[in-house]
Amino acid sequence: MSDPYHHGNLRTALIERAIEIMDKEGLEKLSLRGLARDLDVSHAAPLRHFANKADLLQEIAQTGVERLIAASQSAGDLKPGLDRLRQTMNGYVLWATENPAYHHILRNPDVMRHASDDLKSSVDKFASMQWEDITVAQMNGWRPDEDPRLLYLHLISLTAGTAIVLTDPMYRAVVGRELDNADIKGSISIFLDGA
Amino acid sequence: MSDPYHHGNLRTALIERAIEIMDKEGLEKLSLRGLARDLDVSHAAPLRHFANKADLLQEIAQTGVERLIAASQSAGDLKPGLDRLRQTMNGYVLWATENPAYHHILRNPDVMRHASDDLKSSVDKFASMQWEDITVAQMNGWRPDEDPRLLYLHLISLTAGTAIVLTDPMYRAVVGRELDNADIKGSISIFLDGA
DNA sequence: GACATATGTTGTCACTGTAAACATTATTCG
DNA sequence: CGAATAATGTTTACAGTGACAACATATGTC
Repeated sequence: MSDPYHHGNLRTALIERAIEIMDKEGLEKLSLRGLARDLDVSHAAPLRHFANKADLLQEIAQTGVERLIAASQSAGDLKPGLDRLRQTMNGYVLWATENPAYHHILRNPDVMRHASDDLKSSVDKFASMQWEDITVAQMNGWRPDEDPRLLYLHLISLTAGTAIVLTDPMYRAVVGRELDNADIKGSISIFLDGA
Repeated sequence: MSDPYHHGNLRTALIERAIEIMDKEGLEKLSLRGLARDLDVSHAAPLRHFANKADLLQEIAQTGVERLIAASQSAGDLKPGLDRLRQTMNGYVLWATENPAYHHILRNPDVMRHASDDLKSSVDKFASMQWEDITVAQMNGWRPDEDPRLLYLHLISLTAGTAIVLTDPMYRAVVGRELDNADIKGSISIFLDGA
């Protein structure tokens, strides 16, 4: 009964342990061999489930984006527009701070360089939702005279930046630690609710 | 005359080559042994100049921040306030897109984790300049009713985010490639010049 | 029950960072 | 000037890593 030859569900165990490692020690400290050790399995066992390290990361990234999309639509059936945009931005930042591993992986060059079509299209889907929100919001009177391309760049930059500032050790040191959820919403509101 | 035992200025050669590698192949592809090979020197020679890999990166980061500070003050003696803030933000993004290596290194956890006091205080100096700009700008009537902490978070997030969006492969894919300098200034102006 | 497939293991290779012991050149100081 | 010393390189070595191939065992299917 003890030490069965087959682990049982090594695949999911690898993913879970990998996320754990990344959340508490960072992506840099993640190694396939380390995972294998943690799960009491031979050093090459993980390769039966993931062709290589980037492949593992990619799979995690994929579920990360899916969770992101789900999270930013959490309220359910919001119509495209400013309200949905606000929720998406808040949801993105929240997602990033609560799942730094996902956020970090998605920004790993090695992962995105070999991104699967699935992953790419998930990312695209998320992006086009925001583009839609901007154009609809403008039709409803929000910053009607602004170039939508600039609004889009601004939006992406602000959400990505906020997530990074709250996550990245360097920026945390600069911006201080005493920021709560209301502050984040406040910062985003500066953009969404104008002057 | 050929193949002298001493390289002459291995230290600076290492730094230059490292920046070259990072700009064209990314931080991930940088290795001490690779540098040594490129410079026709034994694999352990770099360790005479840098205690370890993070040490090399850190030194590059240090000069990176110094260049950043110099670049964002390029116009010379602007007084604190909105104008200087605008220049700092534009300067930061420009610096990041022109020297992706510096920008990337500064955000490497291994570098900042063991950051020297020099590096930390350079970063602090840059941050406090921006804080000063915000408070002065508010005294001069810019977004006077806003919480300065939120403005600061917003500012840092927007600049960091813009730099990342323009640099990071994943975001580049989302936001498209046809963005020029005017677009960047335009996006920043959305924040600085209100609704 | 035999066979095919999925999953693990062992052994190996090339690469990396880092350290220690040694070699050569530069510098300093009597 | 010349010897001691510091600075800089080299060689050798070790442990950790991703990846591959050959092999072993379990699982599932006809």
